[in-house]
Amino acid sequence: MAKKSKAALLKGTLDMLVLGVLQSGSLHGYGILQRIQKSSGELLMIEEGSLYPSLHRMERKGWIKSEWGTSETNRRAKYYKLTGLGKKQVALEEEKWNRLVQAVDSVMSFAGGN
Amino acid sequence: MAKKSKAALLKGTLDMLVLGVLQSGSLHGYGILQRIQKSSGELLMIEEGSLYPSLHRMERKGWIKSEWGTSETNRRAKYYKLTGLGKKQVALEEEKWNRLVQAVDSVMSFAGGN
DNA sequence: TCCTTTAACCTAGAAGTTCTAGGGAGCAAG
DNA sequence: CTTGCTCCCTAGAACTTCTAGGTTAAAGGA
Repeated sequence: MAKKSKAALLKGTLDMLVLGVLQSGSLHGYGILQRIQKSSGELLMIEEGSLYPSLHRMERKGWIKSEWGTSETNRRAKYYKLTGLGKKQVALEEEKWNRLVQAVDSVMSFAGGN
Repeated sequence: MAKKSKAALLKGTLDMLVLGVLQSGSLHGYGILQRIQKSSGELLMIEEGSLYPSLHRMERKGWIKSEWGTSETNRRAKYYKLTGLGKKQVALEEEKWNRLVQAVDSVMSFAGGN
């Protein structure tokens, strides 16, 4: 299971990523995982042990809602989708993320203007 | 000290920021703190309790080196500067950061192409 | 039939970073 | 002489992610 891996993810980003994926529709945990890995070009190798706790946290917060169903491969799967609160949250997190990236870039490219 | 604040920083970014600041030359801890805060437009409000442990960690790792001196305001201050290893490390971290930002953006702007 | 792989779910505890919340010393100004 | 600011520090809480397990069931091959 996952030869090396080693970190890759910044703590605090996972929730946003999951919410982001759910923006395109309902999906089960395992699917979310693969979606993140694939659409990041295998760069973000989320572990199941990170994802499921994240899903449970966000469900407790009311950002997502789950429902048991059947997957494309005929297996029992829990489908998650955004709630109204969750939709607002994605927007918030994206905004925060963009501001943060900009701020980090400002610091890193600082030449000496105090 | 520091009324609200609340998070702001992604875990894993601080070291890079500090190294980034030190790229423009030797500086003491308190100065690094202010530099980060100011050049980020007060968005990254690092706490001293985060900064000093970070400095000590990086010194242990050999990325930076310290030396006691006197500040512009005539106070005792510990000046940090990048080591050779540290310079390589900044480059690495920036690369990792850029890749990460791109990967996150990919996931977030994913439209539906599996 | 049995066995292995894969899909899908889960949790407990370790590890690591940041924040909270203290503490201290000295200089400068009101 | 008291307040504020500069400058340093640490212990423990909080939080997130990873490690490292475990479970059930479908599908496919031997």
